[in-house]
Amino acid sequence: METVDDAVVNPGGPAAATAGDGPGTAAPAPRRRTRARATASMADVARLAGVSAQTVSRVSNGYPGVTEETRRQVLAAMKELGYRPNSAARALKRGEFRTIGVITFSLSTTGNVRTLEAIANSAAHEGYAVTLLPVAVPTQDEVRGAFTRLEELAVDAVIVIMEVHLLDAATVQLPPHVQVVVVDSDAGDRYTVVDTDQHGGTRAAVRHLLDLGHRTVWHLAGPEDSFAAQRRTDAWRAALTEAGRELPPLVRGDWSAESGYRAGLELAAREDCTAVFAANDQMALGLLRALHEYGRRVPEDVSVVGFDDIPEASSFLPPLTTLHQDFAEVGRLCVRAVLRKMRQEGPERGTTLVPARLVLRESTAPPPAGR
Amino acid sequence: METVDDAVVNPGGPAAATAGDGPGTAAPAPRRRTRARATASMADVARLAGVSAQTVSRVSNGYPGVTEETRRQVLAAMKELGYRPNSAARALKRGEFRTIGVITFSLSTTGNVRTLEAIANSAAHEGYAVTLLPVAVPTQDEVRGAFTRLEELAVDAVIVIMEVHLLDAATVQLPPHVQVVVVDSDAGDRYTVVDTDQHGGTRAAVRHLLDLGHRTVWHLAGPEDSFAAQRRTDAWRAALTEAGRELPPLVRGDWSAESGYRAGLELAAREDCTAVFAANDQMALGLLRALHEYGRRVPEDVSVVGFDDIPEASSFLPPLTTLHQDFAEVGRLCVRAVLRKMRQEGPERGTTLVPARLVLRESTAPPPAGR
DNA sequence: AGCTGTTATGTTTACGTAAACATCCGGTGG
DNA sequence: CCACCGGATGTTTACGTAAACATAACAGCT
Repeated sequence: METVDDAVVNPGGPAAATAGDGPGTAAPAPRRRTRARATASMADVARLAGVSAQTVSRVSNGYPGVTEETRRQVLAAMKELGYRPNSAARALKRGEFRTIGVITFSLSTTGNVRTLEAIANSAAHEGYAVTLLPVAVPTQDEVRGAFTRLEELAVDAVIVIMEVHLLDAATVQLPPHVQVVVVDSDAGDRYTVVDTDQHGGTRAAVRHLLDLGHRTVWHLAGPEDSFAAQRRTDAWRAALTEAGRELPPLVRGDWSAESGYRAGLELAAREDCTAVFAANDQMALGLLRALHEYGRRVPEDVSVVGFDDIPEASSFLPPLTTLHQDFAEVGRLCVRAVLRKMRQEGPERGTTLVPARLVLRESTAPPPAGR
Repeated sequence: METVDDAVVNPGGPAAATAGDGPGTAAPAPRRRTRARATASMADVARLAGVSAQTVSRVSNGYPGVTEETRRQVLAAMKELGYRPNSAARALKRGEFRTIGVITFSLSTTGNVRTLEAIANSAAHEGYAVTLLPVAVPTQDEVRGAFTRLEELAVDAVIVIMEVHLLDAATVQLPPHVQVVVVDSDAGDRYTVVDTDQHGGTRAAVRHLLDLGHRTVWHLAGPEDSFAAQRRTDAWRAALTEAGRELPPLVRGDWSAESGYRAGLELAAREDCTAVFAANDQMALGLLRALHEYGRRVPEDVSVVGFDDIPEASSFLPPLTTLHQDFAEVGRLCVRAVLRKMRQEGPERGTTLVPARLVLRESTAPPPAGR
């Protein structure tokens, strides 16, 4: 699939010519059928340094009991041979892989991605690698497939970013002695769960709108099979009930902007709808578009609050008031929790909540006079 | 004294007798008082099934030369013990990890994430796992750090989703015999590169706007240090020059919607600006907001084209005409390329381009009369 | 000097798997 | 009848590392 573009490669790249092969690298050496091992082992280093393999091991792991003199020699030998510890052998010997597996749905939602990113960063910080197990379609078969792959995978622990009911439904066989932490779930009684405080966040959003003077707050909910969506819906109901307000009918989307638009067309048609709490920012975006098409101004006629605080939210028309989720913190806590479980320092189950913060922008205002 | 297993051996059956007179039956159990291992090994399965470990290995790997009868027995034993092959031992023996490492910047851009996702899916399909190596900040130190971690990591190959100039700057020492494929780069002369056809896409966008009757096309560019941005800018210049149109001054953002907004304020103030090609959808979003604030209607007064086709693009105000990038294909090709390199079937270097497709929505129209 | 304890280093072994080689067996053809 | 074949299975070995154990050298103490 070469294209003509290749001829257009910009000239004067960063000293391309000097980028030849590294020093000491002899000719490409195509034929290598002899068992000249590609990578040096401890034994090789030991031989060159004139010590035993065990001493090399000690140096490699920073163990005490090695003379400074010897250590220097070993390090020199390592460098000369380009020695790299073989992680397979290490894992075999130590019985652990220093790797955490992350199972998640297609990385289509901001939240999952940001959480994953935070997990990867935290894990790296703790000396752990992260292996990704994508689940293309959220079906039981797919989930089961992922866990089957997992069983043969080199991981010490697993973090599941997923609705837990799918986990259950898949009747997955978790590999024994693999620790699991779950995000986005209410299964704190069975697993260790880390999640954003959906309830508190939702409550803050509803209170904010009511405080502005709105009579009640409509809700653009996420899909029924999502626990996070369900939780937000429950909290919305609770907050309205507690305030003694009437409960408008529920409007449902599927997280996508497109579904928010369709649902928004319904809401826009309702004269009595002056405030909407959307279960995520993407749906809020679609809602804004629908309201705009209907000629209903935001925030003068209708106030909108989202959930997530995606980076684009501040550039919506108008900039969106929304609940900021601290995904970085969620990821960090996941890693901490799973490592603790591995070391048997932490509790077997229980839920940790990370607060959501209401970010005020320009999509909310008091209702139109007379409402 | 001997393990209980002996009493539990499969009841009857002709094979049972055969197993009985096998050698070593009277082995005096060399004081195996040590811990009951958490996970069963091949030896355990072999003992229970009354065969040798090698036979278990053959069954485990689907090798021929095993009677159907024996195979069944081994499978049963595996199931009973919950046997899982130890991937560390496997990797050690086979000399490969069946894992691909992916190095990428913070997963903040849609493109990177989608590509990563596609890579993970393709890799899983080929029986490979994907290990994530996040680089928090795009500094040389960080990149070097990632590669250092990589050296100790259990990967057979690496895919780098990154501007290649950072790669060079970091003077990274790639572990020997680890294959590398790079996305988002022009370094096809040194690496194997897979990328979207920035040039062709940009050209299509510019042509589309010119065909609508616009005199020229302005460009909201991405950051200078991004190769993708630079390539889009170059292609924009080339397309205009080729068409004999004047070249408006460049306006620059940093990929974010916020920067698109700021840059958009400049553009909105220019009466003669009737068509803008934004280097990505997020910036286009900010641009739309700026134009809206200035009272310039899209597409009646100003036409806008984006790049990426993020899921939200169809819900912008108005729905955005943009270039659809086939990230899934890019990811797929990355995996294919890197596996080919590993098997020495593919070329050492060269660039593969994936075409971008112009998606027409509602943000473009002929220029206002008289322009 | 003789003993003890400490420190640096070497030797043995085991981790679980799979390639290479060895053995056993029933059957076939000369 | 026996040499030979080939399929099924067993035995040996090596992969690279690090824990456990062993040894050697030496200092401090009685």
